[in-house]
Amino acid sequence: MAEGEAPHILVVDDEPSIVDAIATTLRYEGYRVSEASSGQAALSAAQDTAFDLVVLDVMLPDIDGFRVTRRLREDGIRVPVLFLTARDALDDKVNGLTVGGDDYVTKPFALAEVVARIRAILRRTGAEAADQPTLRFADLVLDEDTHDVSRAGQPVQLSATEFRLLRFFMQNPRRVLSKSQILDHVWHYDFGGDVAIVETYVSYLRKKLDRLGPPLIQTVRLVGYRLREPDAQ
Amino acid sequence: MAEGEAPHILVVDDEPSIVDAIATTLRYEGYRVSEASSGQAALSAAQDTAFDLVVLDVMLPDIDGFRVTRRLREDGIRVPVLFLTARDALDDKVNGLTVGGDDYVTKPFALAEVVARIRAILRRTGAEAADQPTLRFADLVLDEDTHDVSRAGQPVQLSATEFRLLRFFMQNPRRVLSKSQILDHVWHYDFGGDVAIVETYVSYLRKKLDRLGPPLIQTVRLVGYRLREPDAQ
DNA sequence: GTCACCTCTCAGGACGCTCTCAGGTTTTCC
DNA sequence: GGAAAACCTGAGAGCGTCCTGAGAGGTGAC
Repeated sequence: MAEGEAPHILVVDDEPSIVDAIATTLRYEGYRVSEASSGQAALSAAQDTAFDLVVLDVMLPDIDGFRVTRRLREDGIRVPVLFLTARDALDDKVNGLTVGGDDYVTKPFALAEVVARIRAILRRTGAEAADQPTLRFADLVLDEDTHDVSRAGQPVQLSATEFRLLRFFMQNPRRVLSKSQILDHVWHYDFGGDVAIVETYVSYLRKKLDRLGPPLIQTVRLVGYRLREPDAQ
Repeated sequence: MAEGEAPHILVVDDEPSIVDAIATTLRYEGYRVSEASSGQAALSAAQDTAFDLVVLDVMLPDIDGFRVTRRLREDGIRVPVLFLTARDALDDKVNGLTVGGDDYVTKPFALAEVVARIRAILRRTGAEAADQPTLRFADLVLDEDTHDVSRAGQPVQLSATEFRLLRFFMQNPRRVLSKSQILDHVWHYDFGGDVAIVETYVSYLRKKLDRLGPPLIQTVRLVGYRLREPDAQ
């Protein structure tokens, strides 16, 4: 990657809506993004351009994701890969691949999860400025690598969804986040339910966090929620 | 967007009155505006011209807003979109609207809300001079991202409507705003009540703001209200 | 298979917000 | 000075939003 330039990512999936969602999110996050909708197209693109990372669907109509990866490696291209795979297709094949610096997320995924994994990979490969894996806000600490969360030094046990939600809040401290915004980033893309689920999970988070100090998540009625310093009125 | 030129916005809705209201407001705000009344027309327009933003109704008679967006993205046109959607359609599993730089407002909306969202998007994409998300007037500070309002350093708690009203005042400092003007911008367009509601809300604002300093909202009898420096007679 | 945990739905209840209304105050005009 | 109009503001009804507990269903661990 050229010095000072944003990492360049190739997104590959045969479903346009998925490519679109990921690509749009990544561009918004400041990455340069290219798209492909088949294994063949992915191969050509990756042979032409030196990407910093490839987001690669395992199930592609022509050449599956593993084959694409193997061919790239045969050509000496060692770009790290984030695989997208169906939950039930989870087998040793995928697990084995995470050893080499690659990673995977299962469909349907939450966009926040994809972004987090990409960040982690780029951090390891050095393509991204080594910004810290720990987020801090007031007396809250969240470690993206270890998934450890603590408040005022006390460890807090969170479920996967609670963790994604809190991470999203901590990535956007003080900013008011609407429930739909939260839903779009924190929940799986095919979630068909109501935004009321966000209320429920905010309630869960509050119960676990506010046991250790003053309230941190403030409701902004008719607008959304925000993370806020306790002392600020 | 050409350097120094005002951002160019495409407004798409099949209801002429809505296109008209938004377009007129945006022109008044200094934007260049084009209009379309169908998905097909929107596509052609966006393929011809490089808009900085598209305001796009989700429910269009021919091609719905999502499809329009998808097709644009397929053509490599990555213009950010502000979706207009019916409130009840929101529960109808319409998520993914806030992914990337996109956003949405629900019908019936307040024009002030549309303008605020547009500002926020253009600020993020850099199409608009990076003017701050915080509005200031005298010792008043209003932050659009965090929804924080304070006067003389003291935080002020405002309801959603009070917030929109104060924001409208602060966007038009010193200018006299008529009650109907205020009603048209700050209240939802299908509000059927009386302009007296504006008096009530100005009263609410005064009660909350003038506790912390000299009066800021001046009544201009038979004309309207204006935000005014306290020292100026 | 059993158990624990997680996700999500649902419903009751509390509370805040919006809006209306009416009585009081100020201003204008004759 | 008096009347009419404009404006201010307190009170309160109705409604919607939000919170939270309970529980069903699913999933993974053992």
